[in-house]
Amino acid sequence: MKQKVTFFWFRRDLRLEDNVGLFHALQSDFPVIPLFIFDEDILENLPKNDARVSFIYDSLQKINEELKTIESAILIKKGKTAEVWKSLLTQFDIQKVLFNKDYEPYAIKRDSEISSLVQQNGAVSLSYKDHVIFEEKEITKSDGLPYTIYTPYKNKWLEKYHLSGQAPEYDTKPLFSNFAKNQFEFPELSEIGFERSSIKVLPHNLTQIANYKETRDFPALDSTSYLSPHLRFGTVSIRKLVNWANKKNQTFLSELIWREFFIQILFSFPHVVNHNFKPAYDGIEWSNNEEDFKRWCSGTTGYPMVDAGMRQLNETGYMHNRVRMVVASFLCKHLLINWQWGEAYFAEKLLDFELASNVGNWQWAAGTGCDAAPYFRVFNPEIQQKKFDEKGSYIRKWIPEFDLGYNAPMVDHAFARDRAIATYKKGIIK
DNA sequence: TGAAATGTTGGGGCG
DNA sequence: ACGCCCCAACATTTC
Repeated sequence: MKQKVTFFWFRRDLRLEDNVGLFHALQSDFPVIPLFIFDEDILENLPKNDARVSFIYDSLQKINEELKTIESAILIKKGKTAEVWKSLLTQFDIQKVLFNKDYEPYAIKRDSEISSLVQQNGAVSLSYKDHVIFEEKEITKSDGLPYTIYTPYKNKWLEKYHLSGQAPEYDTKPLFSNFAKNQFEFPELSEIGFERSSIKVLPHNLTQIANYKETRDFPALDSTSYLSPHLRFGTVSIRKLVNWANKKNQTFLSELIWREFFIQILFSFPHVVNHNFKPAYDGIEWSNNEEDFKRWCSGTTGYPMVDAGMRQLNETGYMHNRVRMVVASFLCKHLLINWQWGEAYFAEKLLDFELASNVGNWQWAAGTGCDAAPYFRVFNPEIQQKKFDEKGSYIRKWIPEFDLGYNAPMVDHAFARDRAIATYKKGIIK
């Protein structure tokens, strides 16, 4: 007779503390087996030394270490999720399966398939809101439709947040005795088919957030929080973070609301992944020159601010937010390359890659998105450098050869600006 | 979360 | 003292 169990399926919520789905799982009537699946459908497209896989692995190991202290362990599987679940459902007497909701198109489809599978096997499948304060359909216009402009969305979001006092936090610790006792073996990274990356996710740093508004635009200050990968993989709780941000800094809180804005945009308008949010921009004739794109990717455009940003990305998996705007504007407007090329490159390189924010922000920069930058807004990389890296210390950090006589710009700014505005003007469908 | 072009104002040099 | 010009500084408009 097999023991009846509840499964909690970790995905991008890799923490034991303040985890909504886990909290509920630990209150179910059965011992809880924590599970993570290295999803082959996602992993097959990644390089063997992908830094994010290393980070996921390390985060799981940390969870496992804590579980060991209560004689439990996390079950690690690798494969196609449906295959893994079919096998688990025969191997264990699973009564309940709980997980936290994921709002990306691939995940929605996957989760609905797994839920059906679980239910066909006579078990209960339950999902919870954990990644956001307010999910789709919680913040809508009075007619029930989703907001597509940030400021009214933010106002409604804040109104609702303050109405509820603050976001509830879920204390799982007192429930830890409900984890099933077991001794699952924790695999080596190589057994999952990956190698350790030299690029590392850094610990988050909230010490400078009090001055966020004043310091956020200056990449040399290194006053960034380094939170984004932790939000992506759930190694910090959004509820704790938002409650903290609300006390400390409203400008920083506003950035967290942008994250939720784009998550609900992706949910309501999933076509934004592969299409312009505004079809009026479909007629723009991109140059999409491969050689130009390579220079952008490698950080050899001859514009120091652009090149420093791309080199920071290539070497570390991070890029300062201000510089992201500069490089994105440069790709779309100076080089006339479709934002989707840039989006794909960021997706490959960024440690904090999140589909909703990546697509949302790229479309913002390209001017094709909801509440986007107008087409005639063209960043001047030299002026951005003067304004935000006056002493050139950010640039010198990532371009050591800068003082030895730097490359000439690959394209003249004034020429490229005029060309961008003319090309957009011509391409916009009225 | 822009930058350039164009317009306006006012102080100072100068005859 | 006055008018004129120049131009920097700031404001507004345009892309």
